[in-house]
Amino acid sequence: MGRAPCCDKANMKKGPWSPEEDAKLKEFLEKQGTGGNWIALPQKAGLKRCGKSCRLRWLNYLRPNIKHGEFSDDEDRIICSLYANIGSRWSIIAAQLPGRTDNDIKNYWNTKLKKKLMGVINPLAQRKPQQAALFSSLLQATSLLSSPSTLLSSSSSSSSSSSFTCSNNSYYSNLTRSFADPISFSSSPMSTSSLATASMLHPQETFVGPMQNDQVKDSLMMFGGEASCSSSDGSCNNQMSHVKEEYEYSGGTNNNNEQMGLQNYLYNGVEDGQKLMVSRGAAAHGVLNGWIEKQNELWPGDNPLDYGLEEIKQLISTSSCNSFLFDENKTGETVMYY
DNA sequence: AAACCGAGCAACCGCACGTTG
DNA sequence: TCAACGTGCGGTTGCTCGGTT
Repeated sequence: MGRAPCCDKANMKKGPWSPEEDAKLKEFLEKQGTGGNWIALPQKAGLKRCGKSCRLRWLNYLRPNIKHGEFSDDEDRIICSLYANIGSRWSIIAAQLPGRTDNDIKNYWNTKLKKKLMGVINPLAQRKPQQAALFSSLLQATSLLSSPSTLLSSSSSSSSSSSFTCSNNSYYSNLTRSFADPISFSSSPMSTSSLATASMLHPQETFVGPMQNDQVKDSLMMFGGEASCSSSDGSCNNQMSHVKEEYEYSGGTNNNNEQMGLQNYLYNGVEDGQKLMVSRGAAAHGVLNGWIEKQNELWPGDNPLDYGLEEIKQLISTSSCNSFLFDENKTGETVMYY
């Protein structure tokens, strides 16, 4: 019954790998492969290591084509957008970045990228109240770290020149945790106030999104130039700023600053004249989607005429997490966000 | 020059889930 | 059918190194 014990941990070496160990492992794997059994591998290879340790060493360091060193801006954006969509599913994120390991990306996020995003928060304080409201509503509409997602896959190893396709793939079966999160949207038409999580495309690239899975539709925002609209209702408009949406939010308690930085970071990646597709809503609630276009350096929500103060207040008042943005004792020019 | 501190990163730990016998 | 096992994953730890005091 069952299998042989994994490994005798008492006799296992731990800690950093020596060059000799690396060479042994690499040589063995290149000649023999894993043989489908990592646990038995160290003994065969003459290593006093746990199989799990060997596997980790191989995957994170010795494997061919591993890319070490600085992450590019494109990689940053891909990581951000995927993190926005699926949270800390590092293995999935790593799958979109050839040569990068999940451990690498996880470390990079925790030590650098997160701080980099936090650094983008400050410029937000320069924005107008209306835009603060927009961002506030972004936050409430966004459960960045827990939302279900649209996954992107790169068709080439070069993230800067690749096209992306929305993939309705097997990853999704692993995302059940996301769906368990308590977010509900009660109404339908899309507005800039319901921007959800974000996925970014290279400006010149076309988004191809079959979105066969209703769940995949849930929570998508992307950037594109002459992008084709792949939303379920085919609507491609930039008039959402005139459509008011009411929704409920009962999302989790994510790190607001982190979300803010991420949203701001993604927003800043869009150039004038480019469009941003926004989509939110599971099939059961109706899909919310459409396009907004950045014109004259402004998003639709930037126009003071687009949002009255009461509307902004209402938007914000529905949020459970926006006190850091809006001081409702103040009005007009004195609205504070920090 | 030494002590201290923080950032970065490699590696470990423990859990969940699929597979095997 | 089910317990034992293997694998993969995300979170965490702890070591190393460079910068600062």
